[in-house]
Amino acid sequence: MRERSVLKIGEFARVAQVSLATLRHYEKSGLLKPTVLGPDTGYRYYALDQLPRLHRILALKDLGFSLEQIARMLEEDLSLDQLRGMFLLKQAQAQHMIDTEQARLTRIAARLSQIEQEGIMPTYEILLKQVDPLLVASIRTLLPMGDNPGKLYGTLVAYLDQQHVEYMHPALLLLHSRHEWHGDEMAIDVEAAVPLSTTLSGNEQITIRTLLGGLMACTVHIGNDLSLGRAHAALHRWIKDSAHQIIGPPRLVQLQRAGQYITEVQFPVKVQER
Amino acid sequence: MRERSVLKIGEFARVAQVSLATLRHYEKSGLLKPTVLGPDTGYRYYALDQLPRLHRILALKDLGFSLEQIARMLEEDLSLDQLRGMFLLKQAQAQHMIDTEQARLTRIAARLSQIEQEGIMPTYEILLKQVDPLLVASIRTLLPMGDNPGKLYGTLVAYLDQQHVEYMHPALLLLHSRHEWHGDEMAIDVEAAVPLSTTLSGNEQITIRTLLGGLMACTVHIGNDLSLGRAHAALHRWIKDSAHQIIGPPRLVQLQRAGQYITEVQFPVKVQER
DNA sequence: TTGCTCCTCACGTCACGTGAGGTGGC
DNA sequence: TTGCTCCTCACGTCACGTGAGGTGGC
Repeated sequence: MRERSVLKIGEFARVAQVSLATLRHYEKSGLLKPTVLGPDTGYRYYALDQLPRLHRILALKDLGFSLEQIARMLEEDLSLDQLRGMFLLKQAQAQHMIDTEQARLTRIAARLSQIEQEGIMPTYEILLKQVDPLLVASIRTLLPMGDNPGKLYGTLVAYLDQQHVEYMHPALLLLHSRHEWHGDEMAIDVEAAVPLSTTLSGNEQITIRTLLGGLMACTVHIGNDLSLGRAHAALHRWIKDSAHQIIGPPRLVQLQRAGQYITEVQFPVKVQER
Repeated sequence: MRERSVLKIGEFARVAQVSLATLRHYEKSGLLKPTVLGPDTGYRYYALDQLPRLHRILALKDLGFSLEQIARMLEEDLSLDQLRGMFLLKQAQAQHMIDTEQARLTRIAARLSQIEQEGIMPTYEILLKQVDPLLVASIRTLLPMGDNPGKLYGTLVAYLDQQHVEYMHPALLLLHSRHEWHGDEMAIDVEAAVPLSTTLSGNEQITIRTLLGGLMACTVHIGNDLSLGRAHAALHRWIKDSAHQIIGPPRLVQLQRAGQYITEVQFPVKVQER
């Protein structure tokens, strides 16, 4: 006959308000072993005085610890410092989760208002990404409106070929100004750049320099340069809505120029301080 | 020879800043198929104009949608209402996550201050749990200090046996007052209760009634009644620290009285409004 | 004998990460 | 020929939930 003070797994599960699967799982994880194992049946029998341990497990899980961490906290007796450390860490993690979710919430709200206004998913997806510093050869000039920057790349490539230096894809165009009047012409201050794998020296026209890396708000535009303004505008709006700051000249990354034009528009930004 | 406008998976992964595994996974999930599959090699080739779709996938994932939901949003063209619904739901979920994490943070802080003060993990684990309403037979009386409530259960059980009514474990003791002076004696207003599976009628001494269910702050105490006060005190402190309100008489649930005494102390509480 | 409870696998979850073992392209 | 890139399984993650198929106890 069974001892009075021992419960079958189902009974123990009921008083403790947990599932059978949970109790079996905790046994397998070494967190809570039944006091008695039925010798031939394999039945698990729990004593009521195991409740406090189970409750401690549940409470720690509720605070966000993994079962493995809980096992360590229950087995080894930790020093006060170690214990404090684990809780401080958890606290920081929970705070980080809150910050992350709060940021997500902001983005969802922004997207929602965009959907309400446009009645559809926005045309341009804007992503924040980290961009590495980049060694380039570049030419900076005032380009009259309507002129094509293509010849700048021609000059760059000719020079690099002549120097037997390898260059890489994709080429970039940095927009140092918006359209401006210069004399009687509308012009724009641009810098055409070609990435390099090794350094070399420039000349009076061509500069060798490293473009800064950093956080960029990016979107990809498909189509000719005339419609590029829409991607620009979408990025501007997004940056304003998400309270970021533009901290450098926009870049047009020429991902593809054969067939259809594909351009990634990048705005260097920083997250707004408050 | 490969078309110029098509990239191997590694190249595409680099410009898109995602891993190869991610791209393969998105193909298997039907989210983003390569435009070309190498006929005999099985190589995946992506076109640059797939970038916007990939970016949309990443952006939606970043907002918290599952890949399955994203697939639906990209395939079916949803009505404005459906779209709005999905985003509103996500918004609510994100808010809920924040609230949950905020509550967790509060509990972590409470535990941390407890650890600082006691220099160790607290002796009593307090859990909030939902308790069901319970049909009981009970006797309420002023019990003089030092008297044992055991005889009350004796009376109850005798009556139930005589009525051939089944009763269940565990018995409860409700504490309707703290210690009070009554005449020249210290006494306490208690109610001993035994759970029933079927109803019956009481008599002038014994009441049949349903104990309210609800949220309880609970802890398990092992040991005799003299040390029960410590569990009581721990619960009180916890309830105050976590800004809950006690909304009914504490209950002592007699989980075990053979061998060592095991008692669950329950305080009916509600979460403090603000 | 019939329910009820218990047992042990084994698989699924979610969005990939990480090898193992093998093959194509310059 | 040698790296480099790519391929396809297959398994792991975390804390269980959910059967399937089978057995013990009143």
